[in-house]
Amino acid sequence: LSNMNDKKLGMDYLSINEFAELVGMPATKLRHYDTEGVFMPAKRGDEQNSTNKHRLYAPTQITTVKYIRVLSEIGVPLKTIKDLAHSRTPEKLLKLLSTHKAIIADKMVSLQQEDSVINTFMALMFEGICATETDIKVSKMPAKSIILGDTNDFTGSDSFHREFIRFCHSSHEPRLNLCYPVGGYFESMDVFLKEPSQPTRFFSLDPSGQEQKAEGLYLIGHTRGYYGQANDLPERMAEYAKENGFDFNGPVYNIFLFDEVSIDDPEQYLMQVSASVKETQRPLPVL
Amino acid sequence: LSNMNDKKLGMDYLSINEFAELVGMPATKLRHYDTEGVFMPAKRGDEQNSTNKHRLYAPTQITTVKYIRVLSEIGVPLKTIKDLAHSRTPEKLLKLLSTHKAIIADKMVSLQQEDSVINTFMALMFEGICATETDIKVSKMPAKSIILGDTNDFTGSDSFHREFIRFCHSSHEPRLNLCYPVGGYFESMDVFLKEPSQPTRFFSLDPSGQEQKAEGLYLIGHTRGYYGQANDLPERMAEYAKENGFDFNGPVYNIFLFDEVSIDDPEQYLMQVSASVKETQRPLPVL
DNA sequence: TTGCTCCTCACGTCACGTGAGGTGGC
DNA sequence: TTGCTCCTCACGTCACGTGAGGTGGC
Repeated sequence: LSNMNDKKLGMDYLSINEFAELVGMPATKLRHYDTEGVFMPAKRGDEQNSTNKHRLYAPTQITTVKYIRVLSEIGVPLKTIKDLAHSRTPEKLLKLLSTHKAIIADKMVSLQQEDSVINTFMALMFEGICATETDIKVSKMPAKSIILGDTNDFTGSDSFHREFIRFCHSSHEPRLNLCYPVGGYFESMDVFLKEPSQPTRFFSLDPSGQEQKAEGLYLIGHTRGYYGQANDLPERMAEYAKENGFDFNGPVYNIFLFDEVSIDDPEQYLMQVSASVKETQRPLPVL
Repeated sequence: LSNMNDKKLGMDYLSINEFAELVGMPATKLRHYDTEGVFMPAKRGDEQNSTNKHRLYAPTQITTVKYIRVLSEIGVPLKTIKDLAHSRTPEKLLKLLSTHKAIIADKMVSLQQEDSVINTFMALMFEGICATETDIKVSKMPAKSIILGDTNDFTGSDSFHREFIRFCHSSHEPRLNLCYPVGGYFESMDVFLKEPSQPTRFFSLDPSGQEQKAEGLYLIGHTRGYYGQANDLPERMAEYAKENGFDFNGPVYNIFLFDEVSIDDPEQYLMQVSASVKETQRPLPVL
C-alpha cells in the first residue's frame, strides 16, 4: 500500500453506501461502528466544505474495517476493539490475537463436533425411515466407535435413572459427550430376553469413542413404543434365529432411531435392536 | 436407552440446578427455554404434590436438551426449534438438519479464513517487531502466494485511489478477499526508484492466491512513515546493492508491517521493501 | 417540484444474564 | 430463626436492524 500523503490524495472519498458495497457489509453496520467510536469515516461533509454531514471514507480504510470485522466475528467485543483502536501498538494487538487464536481453534472443534452430532442423528433417522419395521433380518454391520459405560446395578427402586445418571456423570477419556444418542448394551441375548429394559451397560454413539461395536453379522429388529417398551421383539428375534439357523454369539445393542428428538408421540418412538449372531454349525447331511 | 414407562419411573427427577450441572449449561438458559416454550421440564412441583413450582427434569431429557443446544449453536432460531418441537417428524428434522449442514460448512470455511487472516497479520507484525529497521540486508525469502492485480494506470489526478479501488473491485478466482493486507508490486527496481509511490500493480497477501512471490534472494529494507512515504529507502537500497555486489534482477514488493491496523501514529507506520537480487557475476581474480 | 442519497433518533430484536424480592421445607 | 434452593418479574446487554421524519443539491 503505497501512496502520497493524505492531503495530496484529492477528494476521491467514498460515500457510505459506496464504501459499504466495496467492503461487503451493510451501511447500518458502518454507522453503528461510527456512533460507537469503533471505526470512524476519514472525513465528514463533502468537497465543497458544505454544511452536510455525510460520512466520507478513504479507500485505504478498507483494510482496517476488514480487520475490525474479523475481530468482531471471532468474538472480540466492540468495546475491546474500540479501546484497542484508541491506543494501538503491535504488541497489544499481537497479544489479543494470540489469545483469540485459541478461541478460534475451540470454535472449530465445536463446529466439527456439532457437524458430527448432526450426522449421527441424521444417520439414525435415515435408518429409521428406511427400516422395514415388522421384519427381522440378518445383516452385516460395520464397526462403530462408541463409549461404553460401567456395568449397571439394578437393585433398588429408581435404579434405571440412578444408573443412567451415573453413566452421564462418568468421566471418560475423552470426556463423555452427551450430545450423542445413548443406547443400551446387553452382555448377551439371554440377558436381553430376561430383562429387556435393564441393559448391562449404557453406551454413547460418540464416534470418537475408544470402544467399538464390532463389525459382523447382526440380527436386526425394530419395535415402536416408549423407552423400555420392548414388546414381543426379544421373543420374535429368538424365534427367528432358531428357525433360520443362527446362534447368538455376542452382545445385543439397542438404540432409538426415532425418539423424543424427532417424533411427538411416545408410542411411535422407534427402537432398533441388533444382536450379534453366527450361522449355526449344521452337521453335513449324510449322503 | 431402555426403561420402564414414565409412570413407573418413580420420583427421581432432577432439580433445575442438578440438571443444569449434568448437561453443562446454566440454569438461566433452561428457564429461558421453558418460558419460551422451547424445552419444558418433565414436571412441575415436587413429589408430595405440594404447591411449589419447582421445575423437575427427567434424566431422559438430556439427549433432547443437548440436541436443542446443538441446533441453537449452529444458528437455528429458537422460534424454529419451538415450532419444530410442537410437531416433530423425522422428515422435517432431516430437512432442517441438511440445510443447516451447509451453513455449518460455510462457518467452518469462515473460521478457517479468519484464522488465516489473523496469522497473516501476526506474521507481519512479528516481522515488524523483529526488524532491524535502519539496516539493509540480503536474505533468502520463501515463496509466498499472493493475488496480483492488473497493471495500474497513474494518469490523471486521484489516480492512486482510483486504481486502488479498481483493484478492490476486480473479481478474481478465487474472489479477491480484502481481509488480507494489500501491498505494492513494482516491475523492477528502476520503476521503484523512479516513482516509489506508484506500484505497477497491487497485490493481496491472500495465501490462497494463484500467483506467487517467488522464493529467492531479496534485498530487504524498512522505513517509517505514512503510506507512500518511501523517504530515502530506494536510494539506500540501490547504494547497498552496488557496494555489496548485488544486481537487481526482478520485481520489488512493498508491504506495511505496521499500519493503521496496528499503530496510532501515521508517522510510525513501518514499510518493508523487498527487492529480488542476485550476486554480481565477478570475473575470477587472476592468480 | 421530484427524486435521490444521505442524515438522526428512537425503538425493536434476539438470546439470554442480572438482580430484586419472595416462597417453602429443613 | 437461619440457611438453602427454588421461584417470578422487570430490566439490562450486545450488536446491530428498522423505520419515521428530515436535509441538501441536482
